[in-house]
Amino acid sequence: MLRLFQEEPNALSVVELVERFKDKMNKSTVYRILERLENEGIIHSFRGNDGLTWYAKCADCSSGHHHDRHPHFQCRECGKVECLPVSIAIPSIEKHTIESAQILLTGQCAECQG
Amino acid sequence: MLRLFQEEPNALSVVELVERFKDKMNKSTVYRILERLENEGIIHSFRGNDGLTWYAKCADCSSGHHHDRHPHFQCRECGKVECLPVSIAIPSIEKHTIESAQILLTGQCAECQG
DNA sequence: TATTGTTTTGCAACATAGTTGCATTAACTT
DNA sequence: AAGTTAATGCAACTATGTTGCAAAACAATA
Repeated sequence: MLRLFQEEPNALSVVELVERFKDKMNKSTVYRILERLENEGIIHSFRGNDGLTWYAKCADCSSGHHHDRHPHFQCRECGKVECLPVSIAIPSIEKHTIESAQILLTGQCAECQG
Repeated sequence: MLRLFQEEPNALSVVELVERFKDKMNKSTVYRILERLENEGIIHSFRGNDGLTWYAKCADCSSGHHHDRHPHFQCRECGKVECLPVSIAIPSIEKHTIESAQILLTGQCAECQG
């Protein structure tokens, strides 16, 4: 599982992960491993527009302290989800303490651009 | 339902809406009305960190053409979700066409700040 | 090696969000 | 009033995600 994440450039949905490991391990086990890897700061999770949970390896997260200020991009056509290596400025909001930001962009990816 | 959204400053989750209307109408009906109101551009929807669908009235959306560039804020403590009336600049990404952006901030709201 | 204790896994059952098909009711039209 | 269309209720269903518990795997110690 670790190796998979290291080799995979894109984010993977839980559905896909459960599917890929379905004859190696149980659904619950997949969920539990993902939970553990996330707690250890090796991967991070976020929700897609479809409501599914997606996981990707952490480039910029250290253990326990995720700062996912980078946006995720989901292609409307092929459904692929990427972590974009850009940072987006979040303005501070009056009387609000902002602890994390999740940015999900939707559109067309390079390949589906034709 | 319309009146509720006009009076309610915050976003409402589907769970809350189904609950509030449960002796006025059926679950399916709530979903269907929400879908219709969204298509008509009266409300817009987005996903919370909890994976639930949230709805809020549209201040800046015209029929059929939503431009939800404003962020939503979900309080870690009380769970309340607000639409924040600020716009966040999304940089253009090479070889990607960005059609919509969903920004979900998490933190502490004014009231839970103490 | 045998014994004990801890962690991980499989399995089944469960909870909940959301969808769908279909029959019934309500609303609208002429 | 009759006929058409749209909205609703209901039940069944799908799918994601969670949980309790027993079996298995692993580690450590005597």
